[in-house]
Amino acid sequence: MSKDRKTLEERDQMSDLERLRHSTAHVMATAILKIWPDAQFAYGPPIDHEVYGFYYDVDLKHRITPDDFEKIEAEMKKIVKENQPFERMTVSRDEALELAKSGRLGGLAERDAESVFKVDLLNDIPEGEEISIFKNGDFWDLCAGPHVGRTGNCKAYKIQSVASAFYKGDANNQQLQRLYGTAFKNKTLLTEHLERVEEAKLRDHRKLGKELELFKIDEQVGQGLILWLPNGAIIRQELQNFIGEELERQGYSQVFTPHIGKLDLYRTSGHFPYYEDSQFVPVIERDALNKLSDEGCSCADLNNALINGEADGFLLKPMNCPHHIRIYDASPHSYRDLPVRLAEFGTVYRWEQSGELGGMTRVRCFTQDDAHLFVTPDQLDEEIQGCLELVKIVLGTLKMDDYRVRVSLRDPESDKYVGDPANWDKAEEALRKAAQSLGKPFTEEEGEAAFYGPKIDFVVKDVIGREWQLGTVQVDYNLPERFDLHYTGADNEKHRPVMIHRAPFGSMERFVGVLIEHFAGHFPTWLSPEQVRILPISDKFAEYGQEIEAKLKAKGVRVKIDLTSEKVGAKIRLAQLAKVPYMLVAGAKEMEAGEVSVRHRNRGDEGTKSVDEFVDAIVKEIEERVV
RNA sequence: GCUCUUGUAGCUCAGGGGUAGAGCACUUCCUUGGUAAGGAAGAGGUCACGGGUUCAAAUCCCGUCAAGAGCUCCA
Repeated sequence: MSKDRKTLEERDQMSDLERLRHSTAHVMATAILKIWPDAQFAYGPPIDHEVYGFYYDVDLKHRITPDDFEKIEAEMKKIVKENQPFERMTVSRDEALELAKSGRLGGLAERDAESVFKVDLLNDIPEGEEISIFKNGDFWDLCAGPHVGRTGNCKAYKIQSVASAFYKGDANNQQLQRLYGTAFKNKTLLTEHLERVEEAKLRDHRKLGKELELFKIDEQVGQGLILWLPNGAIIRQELQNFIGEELERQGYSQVFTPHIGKLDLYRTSGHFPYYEDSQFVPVIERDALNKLSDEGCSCADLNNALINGEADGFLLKPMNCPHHIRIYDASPHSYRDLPVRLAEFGTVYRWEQSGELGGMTRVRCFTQDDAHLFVTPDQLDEEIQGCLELVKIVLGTLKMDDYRVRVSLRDPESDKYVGDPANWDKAEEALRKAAQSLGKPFTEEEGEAAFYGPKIDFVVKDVIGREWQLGTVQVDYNLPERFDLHYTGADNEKHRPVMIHRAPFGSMERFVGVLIEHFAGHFPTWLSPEQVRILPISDKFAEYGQEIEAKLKAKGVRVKIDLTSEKVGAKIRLAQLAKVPYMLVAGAKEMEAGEVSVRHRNRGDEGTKSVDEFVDAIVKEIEERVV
């Protein structure tokens, strides 16, 4: 995501709310300066975010903590009350530079230290563009605006959090304190927003994952390594079964491959040593290790030996493609065999930075619902369509329509992309065409492609506004080249197949994480770990309850019976908290009539039904995967 | 990886330089009750780990590990 300054055109289009939030950022900066006059400000834009509305980056000796927020907000209140006008003033580049050097910009007065960031930012303003300064009270800031009329407009605000950010988003630059806040037209809207944010946090998959015993991350096992608990495993298995049916329909072949492969395999694919930093360190062959060790080899020597191929070893697979490619290449192919579609729930390992790990959405070991299609160039468009269809079936079945589509292209400036630019153009064009046929708006983003090819990604947001890529369809002309794959055409000549990589869920971990939040833990019946709980009124009806339990079990329904000596009220409460879709209350009335009292998790008491009627209904609901 | 914050019973958390607390969950007993908490008793923690300061550390300091927020990254 580029942190570049907004163009003039973009600034003109700033909405009223963005204007207000940006102005509030100025008010906040003014308040901070009242308290810490030596604060140095960098960027302070409004942002489009689920939680936050603006931020301002500041360099300050004092470490701002949440305890300081109240103090800052109190100062802001005074500034709002003074109702200072925001005044725009245009200056020449030299005048601006002078002001920045005297510490006046991003300050309340001239200061001993120059306004370092403002001096630097001036250099980023293109020649010929008008340079403007906005003033409110004593606060002068280098700023293109626009702003609201007066500080009095900024009366509903909240400082929300403080974190840190690299200046200009570059990890080589110094880190600044970033203060996040938001602002609205009035207090009512602000309160509503803050309540919405709090409510969203209740759906956090990490919180629900613990409460519903879906998964855990164990310190002794390791960071970013998901342990699927029995309840979570049921959900995953159901999803796998679901997509398995679709794959069968679409003519895929299931394969299984090991979790490791020789380094040479990845030298050919280009994963090693090129992406060494994001892989686990190779597993070294014992003989090779002993030999090197006898030779008194250092760690650096070993590393070099691995990289230049003098020592052999295995890599935990960072992707499944090379294994699938070797399966394709196991036998000669005629154009009549194509497309070859190889599918596997393939587990991969990636060395993600520790600071990026979190919950199920960013992990170090995950299982992709992966497949690789080997197709003739003629078949490409149709096969891409098939893959997109699959993604749509998945998202449609789960009623996840709140996603955006991204066509991820290479960055022509970057050297991380392998292969012939002409092939890249072809692949990008094919995907662009496919994306258009989706009938949904999409964005094209440079620099988001995989190193071997461009892709169409389906991106969703989590409860705190972070975006995650789920499903993906990628076109690849490069790996077939690197592995020298071919098929025999109708002309009896050898031809190069094109590869499609695709994963409708993306990864089981991330998808289930997002799914937990999507349903707020209220999984549809077919996905619910426990689908029915039978609640006998008292011991006397235990046997009757067990009869019902047996009937449901016989139909494959996941059912439990609560035989504790609690009262129904308490039993219901526990079942509600466990988010079990159906509760069956069974007492004297029901037993006599061969019925059950049905209570649904969300719909409440639904009255009595005969046992058979209920069994039929729930079996149908599960089979049809009703959401 | 970086900055900041956090780490106390299975869970949610209070406390805080003098050797540990609540609610829920758990176990046992009583209760057999009709749509979100019936009652009683009991058990459960060397306060993440390793050092240091101190007569004394769960509490203060340093380090490690882990979690959270943000940044950077994400083939």
